[in-house]
Amino acid sequence: MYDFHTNLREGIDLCVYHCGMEECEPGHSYGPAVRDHFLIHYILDGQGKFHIDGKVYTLHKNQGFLICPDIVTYYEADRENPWTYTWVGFQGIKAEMYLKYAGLTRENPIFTYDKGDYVKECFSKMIDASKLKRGGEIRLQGLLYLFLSELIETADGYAEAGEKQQEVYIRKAIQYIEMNYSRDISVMELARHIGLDRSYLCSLFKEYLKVSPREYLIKYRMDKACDLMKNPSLSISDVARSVGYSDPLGFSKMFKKVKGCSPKKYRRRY
DNA sequence: CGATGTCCCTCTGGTGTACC
DNA sequence: GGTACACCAGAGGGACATCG
Repeated sequence: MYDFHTNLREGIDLCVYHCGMEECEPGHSYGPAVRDHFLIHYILDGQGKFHIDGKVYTLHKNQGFLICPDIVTYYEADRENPWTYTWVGFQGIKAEMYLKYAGLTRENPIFTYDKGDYVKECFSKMIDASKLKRGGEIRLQGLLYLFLSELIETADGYAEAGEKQQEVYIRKAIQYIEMNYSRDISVMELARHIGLDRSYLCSLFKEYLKVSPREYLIKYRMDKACDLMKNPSLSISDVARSVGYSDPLGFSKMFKKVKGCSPKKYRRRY
């Protein structure tokens, strides 16, 4: 049922893989190649070309492009005025949905952000955070949220005006889970809260998030549990209760299933 | 206190169908 | 097309015992 065997980060809402900046040499290129995660480039200066699905976009300062997983792309710096860009590679359950809110898809992979230095500073802080010895991963995650929220905010009203009713249901469901994961909530209760049939809500989750509501809830709880376990003053029972499991046994069973090791071993390891 | 195993009832996901 | 409802197989999880 779960497929988190290769990388514990796969099921997380959003997770930064790598970030950086490059002043490209004239004609510097990458590809044609595919990525296994989402990758956004934001151009700070100069220009270049981005090839995807047979289309070629000529892009310049304050523009950016999205590369989706498993899609062949090619990009090349201009020979006269090569671009300098920053990039961030990320993955996660919510990545596709947030990108969609920002109006970014495989079909529409280009954006323009010329409302100041906010995005540029996000990237700069991400690069700094990636050098931190402790807490860098958390800060990177926070900065990625800030970056994406800014893209969504400035996405020409796409997010609210263009949001489909089904996406509203999903958003409400996720909000409900995030605010109630510490209680013993069920999918039935979740569906009732939104005013939808349980089966229909399930099919929407599968369609938009590729996981069932239950899987999403469990994954969310286990990620929270991982965070809580970093606090040595909390027992496994305390952590279990804090994420909605009245029975530590049930929590341990599920934790092992999702994370691949028992809570005790996880705590020792991290 | 936490891990492991077993039993058994409840809940969930998925599917087909019907309604608007 | 979007949504609700009924149904069923299988997974989830609570209760209990045992062990380290």
